[in-house]
Amino acid sequence: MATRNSPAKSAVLELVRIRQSLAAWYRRARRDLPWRHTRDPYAIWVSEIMLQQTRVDTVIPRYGRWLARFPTVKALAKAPLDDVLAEWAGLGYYARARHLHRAACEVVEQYGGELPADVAAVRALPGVGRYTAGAILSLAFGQREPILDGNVIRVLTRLHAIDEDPHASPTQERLWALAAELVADGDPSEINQGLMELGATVCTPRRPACTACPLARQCRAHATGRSETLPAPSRPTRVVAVEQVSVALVRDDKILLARRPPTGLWGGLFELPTDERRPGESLDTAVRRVAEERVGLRFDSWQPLPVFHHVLSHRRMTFHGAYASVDRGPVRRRGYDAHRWVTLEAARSLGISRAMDRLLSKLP
DNA sequence: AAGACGGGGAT
DNA sequence: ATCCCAGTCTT
Repeated sequence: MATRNSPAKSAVLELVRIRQSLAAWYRRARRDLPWRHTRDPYAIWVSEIMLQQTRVDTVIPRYGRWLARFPTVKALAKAPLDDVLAEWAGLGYYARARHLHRAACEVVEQYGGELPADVAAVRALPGVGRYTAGAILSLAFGQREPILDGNVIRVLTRLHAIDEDPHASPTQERLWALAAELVADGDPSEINQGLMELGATVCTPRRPACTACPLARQCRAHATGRSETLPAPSRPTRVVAVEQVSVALVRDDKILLARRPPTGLWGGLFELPTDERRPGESLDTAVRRVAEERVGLRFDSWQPLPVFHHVLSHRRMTFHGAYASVDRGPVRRRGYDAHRWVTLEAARSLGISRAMDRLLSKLP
C-alpha cells in the first residue's frame, strides 16, 4: 500500500492540479476567436490547417471568407483546384490548400462528406499530421487525443524544465507522452486549447508573463529561473539568395499568366513567366530568354519594373520585372501546365503568390 | 535527421 | 536582422 506522500501519488495529484488550473484559467481568459463558436468538424479542420505556421491575426479574416465560399466538405470537394488556390492566395504553404482539397474529395468518396470521428482515419487524410488529427478529434469530437504544437512544446519544456532539443525524436516522444497524460482526465478540448492559449498569450517565447501564469507554482523552469531560456533554440535554416526574372507580356491590353506545376514552390499558382537569372547573365539576355524559353514569345524592346526583394523561409529572392508588348503568335509553354491572357484586374483574382501580387502592383 | 515549403508580425 | 508562428511531407 502506497503511503500518503509517495512520489507516485503526489505526481498524480500534481497532474490533477495542473489540469484544473489550466482548464479554469482557459475558461476565464480565452480569446474570442471565430473557430471557437463552432463544433462543426469541417470548420475546425479548416481552422487547424489555416493556423499551421500561421498567426491567428492572419487567419481571422480568411477563415470566415473561406467558409462562406466553401461552406461544407462537399462544396470544397466540388470546387476546381484553381478556385481553391485562389481563395488560399496570400496565406502561403500552398500544399495546405492542395491537400485540403484532395482530403475533402476523399471524405466525400469514402465517408459521404462527413469527417469520421476516428483518429487513424483523420490522420490518414492528406495534410493532416499528428498534431492536426489530435486537434480535430479533441476539439470537434471531445476525444482524449493529445496535441503538440509550438505553443505546447514551449509550455511543456518549461513546465518540466526539459533542456534537450524539443525537435529531437526522443524528446518529441517524451513531450507527446506528457501531452497525453494531461488529457487522460478532464475535458480534453479545454485542456488542449488551454495549453495552446497559455503558450500564445502567457508562456510566450520572449518575456513570458509568469506572474499571470496559472501553472507558475508547478513550473520547474520558473522555479529555477529558466523560463526565458527554454525551450532550447532550434538550428536556423539556411537562406539562399536567388535572382528571379519575370516578364509581363502584353497583347490587346491583356497580360500572360502561366500556371506552375502542381507541386513544389507555389505549386498550382499562376505567375508572370519567370525563371532564375543565370550566373553572369545580363538582364537583357535573361529577360528575352525567359520569354522565349518559357512561353515561346519574342519582342523588340522592354521596360524594367522596380526591383524588389521577397523573402521566404529558405530563399531570399530579388525580383527583376520586365514589361513588353508582343505580337500575335502561339504560346509555347515550357515548365507550365496552363496559361491565360487576362486583364490586370483578373490576374490579381487568380491564385497568385504574394510575390506575384507585389510584382503586378508595379505594372504601369 | 534534415530540408522544402510562405508570409507576416514582433523585437 | 532574427525569431517563430495552432506543421506536414519528402528524402
